[in-house]
Amino acid sequence: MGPHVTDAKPLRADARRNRDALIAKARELFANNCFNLRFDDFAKLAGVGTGTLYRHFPTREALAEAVYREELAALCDRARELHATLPADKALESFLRGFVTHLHAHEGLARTLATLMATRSDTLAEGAQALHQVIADLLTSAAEAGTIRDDVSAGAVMVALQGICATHDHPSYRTNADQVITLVLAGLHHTAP
Amino acid sequence: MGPHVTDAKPLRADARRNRDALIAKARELFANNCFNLRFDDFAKLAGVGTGTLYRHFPTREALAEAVYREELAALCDRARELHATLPADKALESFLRGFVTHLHAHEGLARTLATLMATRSDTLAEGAQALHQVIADLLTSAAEAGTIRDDVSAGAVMVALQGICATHDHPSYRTNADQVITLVLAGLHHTAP
DNA sequence: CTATAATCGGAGATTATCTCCACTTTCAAA
DNA sequence: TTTGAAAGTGGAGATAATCTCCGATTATAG
Repeated sequence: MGPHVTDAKPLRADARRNRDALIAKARELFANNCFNLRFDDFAKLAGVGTGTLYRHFPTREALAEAVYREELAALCDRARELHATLPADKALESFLRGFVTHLHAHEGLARTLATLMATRSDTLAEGAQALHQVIADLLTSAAEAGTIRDDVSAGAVMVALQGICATHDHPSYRTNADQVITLVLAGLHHTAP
Repeated sequence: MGPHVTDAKPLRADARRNRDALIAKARELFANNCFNLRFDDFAKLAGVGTGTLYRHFPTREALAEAVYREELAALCDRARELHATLPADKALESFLRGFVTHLHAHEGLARTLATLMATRSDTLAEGAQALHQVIADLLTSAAEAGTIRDDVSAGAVMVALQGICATHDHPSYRTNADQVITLVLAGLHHTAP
């Protein structure tokens, strides 16, 4: 398996303290819809120097990913849980519906995912890859069970999710998102000609 | 009907000359994949002053929209043409397939559309609205003909298109995009329960 | 209690965006 | 033709955001 969080050599005490402070402050700010804050100001508000911020998080996206890493991991866990307790096609439906609902309530996550999915910097997009993986597993199981077609890859579903994330702030986000999921699910059940 | 291009009071000769020079140069640069050029430099390269650039196009997106306005209008025309000559569901399929192919060959348009669709500044997104409209018409016709379900709005299809535009630079863009379209079309044919 | 390696912090260099207004050009009326 | 007012120009420099550098500071192994 690839590198994991737990692989990293332990940070020095002060480094870890600063890193945590940055993430905590960023999470708090994101929760208050402060996304376009000057990057330097994250540092000021978290009580660390600019250099420290840039050392820990070279880009805005890196910070965002750190903030939402747990939340994203939780989503993926839920997918695996559903996968273990339901027929794969039902698990997929339940997961995707829950995904839309969750995003609806967590704007920061939606923004972050939209960026991460678009990012082609493999390291940063670790979160997006995890999501891709659980969806791929669900699709494979369901296809093997014969409940959905087998000629559609997880990437296609990710494109739809990308669209959903990117349109998070539209007035009709919820309606549109639900309908896209409906189309994708119906399309998956419609076995190929 | 709302305001149209032809409504605008005619520009003074020098103003029109500068505006055209800006669009021409921008189109040329976009065609060469120069998207992240300093905004000021568009002006220099087009041989006009910074102020002139900002007066004509207050934002990068406004410039991009002007550059791709015709191309987008052509896409919409094609949709109406198909609508007039084919059963609505076939026209929709043909249009969406063609859309993916066209984007595949026109990165600048893909980038522009991704931005325009995300933009909630109604004036700028005129192009996106036009696209929305032709899709809505196709969906309505097909639904009336009973060839697709009638409980899905154009917004849902736009979300999928948004995802497609946003993932334009993925290595597997083409495969994914084709598959999403397949899912959407299959989903549309699968009448609601 | 060092020695030293890791980390900090923030001044300021760098880069990008956008505004302002003295000057130039157009054009319609005289 | 002039010609005056309105429309438009251009680019220096104000504003703003990003990111780097390195002397000072702090943690930790021995």
